[in-house]
Parts: sequence; C-alpha cells; structure tokens
Amino acid sequence: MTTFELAPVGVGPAASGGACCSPLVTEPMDAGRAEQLAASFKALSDPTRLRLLSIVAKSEGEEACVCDLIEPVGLSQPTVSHHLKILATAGFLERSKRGTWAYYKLVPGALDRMSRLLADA
Amino acid sequence: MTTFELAPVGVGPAASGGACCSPLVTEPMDAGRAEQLAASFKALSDPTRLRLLSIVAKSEGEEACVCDLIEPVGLSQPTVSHHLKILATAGFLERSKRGTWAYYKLVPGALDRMSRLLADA
DNA sequence: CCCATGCATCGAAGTTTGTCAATATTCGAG
DNA sequence: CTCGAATATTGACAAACTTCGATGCATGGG
Repeated sequence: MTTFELAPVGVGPAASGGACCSPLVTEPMDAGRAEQLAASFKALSDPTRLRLLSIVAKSEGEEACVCDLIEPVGLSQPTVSHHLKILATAGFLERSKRGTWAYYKLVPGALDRMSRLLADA
Repeated sequence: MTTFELAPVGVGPAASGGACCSPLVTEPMDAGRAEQLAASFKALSDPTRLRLLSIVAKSEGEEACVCDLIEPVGLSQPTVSHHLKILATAGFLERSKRGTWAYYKLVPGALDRMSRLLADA
C-alpha cells in the first residue's frame, strides 16, 4: 500500500499550475512524474476497484455506503474496505461518515483528469 | 504475465461494435469488462512502462528501437524487453523487426481510446 | 452503561510483479 | 558456414498485491 500514498490524482506540477493537461506525449517524462502517473493507473488496474467506482458513479448523488457495495462485488467486507481506501487515497473517491455508515463519493473531475492525461494533444 | 494476454486495448464489445466510448460510469460494469479494462490500466501502471511509452511517442515517427530505450530508463536489456512486450500485448505498442533491430511504434489511437473510456460522457 | 451494528485495521497465506544474470535465438557480415 | 551483435526467453528471488478471518473502534439504541 505504500505506493498509493504518494500520488493523488491531479496533484503534481502539471495539475497545480500552468499547463493543466500535460499530455503523456509532449516530452520524455521524468522519473518522478512517471511514478505519480503510474500510481494513479495502479489504483485503476484492479477489476474490483473498477466495479466499485462504477457502482458508486451510478448511485444516487454518485455516492454509496460500504454496506451497499459488499454484496455486488461478492468479496469480504475487509477486502472491500481495503479497495475503497486505495481509491480514496489515489484521489478518485472521498469518504464521509454519517452515523455508523461510511459513504464513498466520486471526487468530481478526478476521472476526467486522468482522461485528459491520456489524450495526446 | 497471464493477465495481459487477455485484453488488448479496444478489443471487446464496446470497441468492436456500436457504442465506441462506453463510459465507465453509465451502468454497473460487469465482471468481464472490468477485467479487460483493469488489464489495460495494469499495463500503464508501471513508471518504467510510462516512460517507455513517452520516449517512443516523442521519437521519429513515434517509433524507437530497443537499443535506444535501454539507456534512458536505466534498466537491464531483458527488463526493457519485458516491459515492451507487456505494452505490445496490451495493444499500446506494435513491434517490427528490421535487420537485427526491433522497433516499437505507438499503436495509433490506443491511448486515445483509453482516454475516452475515462471520460464520463 | 452495555450491547449490537458498521466499518477499519491487523496478521497471514497465496499469487503476481519487477528485476537481473544466464542462455537461447535471430539475423547480417565476412 | 561461422561469428558477432541485437533481442527475446528462462529461471530465480525479493517485494508488492489481493484476499480472508479475527480483532479493534466508533456510534446509536435500549
């Protein structure tokens, strides 16, 4: 889990300042930027996490509580919590607690940002 | 390496037929599609592979030979070959041999396709 | 206050991944 | 054909990942 700590989506030189959508292809990527980008992609590189993202995105207010996510993906509760944490740490989801329930919500624009990073222009 | 065999970019129901850019977020993703997408993202989830892509993209004709890629990334030749193979199997690069040299070239539209998969509309 | 519920964390098992050295393979030159 | 150079493949090993059961931690209800 160490890797994911370091690169929330959109944090980094390209997102914070001038050229927002620095395309993958304009100039050779430096090692640091490559690590950041790779960490973001790694968060998306697991089928369970993609399904979790998909379910959350499709839910009311792009938000769902953990209890509603466990049965659809068919894995144990700790495993689901683990994946949600990875997605949150990577900046794709944000967590909010209401009562005993934990709700995970899409971070607006996070997926768009990844999309623009891949678009080569 | 088993995982990568199964999901070249743009192969699958969404890419072959009607709705080209089936967005991640319209309906809960089925398990099979999630596996395909995850495999593509996995190919992009390593910093070395991102740098290789980047260097190739920046080269003459979006093409470079292995010998020109080893020194920039600073890893052994077998390791570089390994990463290139993963990128090729995933559908991001295509290989062509000329003499003893092997050239890897960007597959046109492959990154764009990934980009559109992330764009939610 | 105590108990039940929902979620997170911990510890462990099994699998996958990234990397290298060594070896195999392929191709052009002589 | 034989040799050397450029890549690919194999085998091995450490690190990281996915998953689970067990446990810990809040929070709300009785």
